[in-house]
Amino acid sequence: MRKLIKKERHDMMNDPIAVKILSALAQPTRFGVFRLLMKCNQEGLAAGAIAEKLKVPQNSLSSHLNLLSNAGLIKSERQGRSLIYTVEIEVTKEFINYLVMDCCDGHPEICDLTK
Amino acid sequence: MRKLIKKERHDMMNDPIAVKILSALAQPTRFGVFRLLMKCNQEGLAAGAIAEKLKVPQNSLSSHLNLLSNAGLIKSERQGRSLIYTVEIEVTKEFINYLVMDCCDGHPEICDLTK
DNA sequence: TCTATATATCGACGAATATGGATATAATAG
DNA sequence: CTATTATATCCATATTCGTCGATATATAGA
Repeated sequence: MRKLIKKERHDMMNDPIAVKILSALAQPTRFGVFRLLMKCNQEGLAAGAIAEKLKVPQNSLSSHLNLLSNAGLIKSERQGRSLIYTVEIEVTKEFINYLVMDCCDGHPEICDLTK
Repeated sequence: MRKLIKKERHDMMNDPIAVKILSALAQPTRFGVFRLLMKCNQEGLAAGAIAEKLKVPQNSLSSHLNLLSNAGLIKSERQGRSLIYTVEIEVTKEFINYLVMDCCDGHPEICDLTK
């Protein structure tokens, strides 16, 4: 039973998905959005607030948010007229985990993240 | 003294560099190259061998290798007629470290990479 | 030096991406 | 119902990216 659950978890991440997430993060504005949302625990941020903080036109940001959503990195929830965006922590965790596990393949020293 | 060394280490990674590395990895062939080289401890692999393994035309692979080199993720060393490519472990470590530290900002649970 | 091998560089073309003006949709207030 | 606010969608344009044929460079061997 545990085994099945574990398998299911790992099926959530694979090379194509990882590449999609990497592409989503591989752009200054989007990387900025991600960092910003990471700093806003649970509460998240409205699209407008993000645009203002990062000084990006509203429609440009909107398409970046859409791309990040499609990659599974963020999600939105309507709150009145605003759409509040938050990071998908589980997906992020899977992704980082995948990257690190990959990198550690034969190179355990990379896992030494304590310094 | 220790502090200076530490500062120097962290100056090796910042947002623009991280985005450049993300861009380098955000492409199926290049991600494949990186994974492959990660699995070839120290020894590395010749460009030709990589092209063969990944079934990519020689010149296409060459430009991908060049891009990965420019991002600082890999380096090459001539050995006879071949160029042996290896991963830049330190840069990789810095990068992963940066990502994880960033992600952990307020979300320490992401650091739980043990399961 | 001539030839073969290994890899890089050049150049062109099609595909994907980023940007931002204009407009549409959704929600709330009055 | 109208106006306002918040955000998404549409569209055109400019730029960047991926691919690959052709060619150049570098090394080694005969």
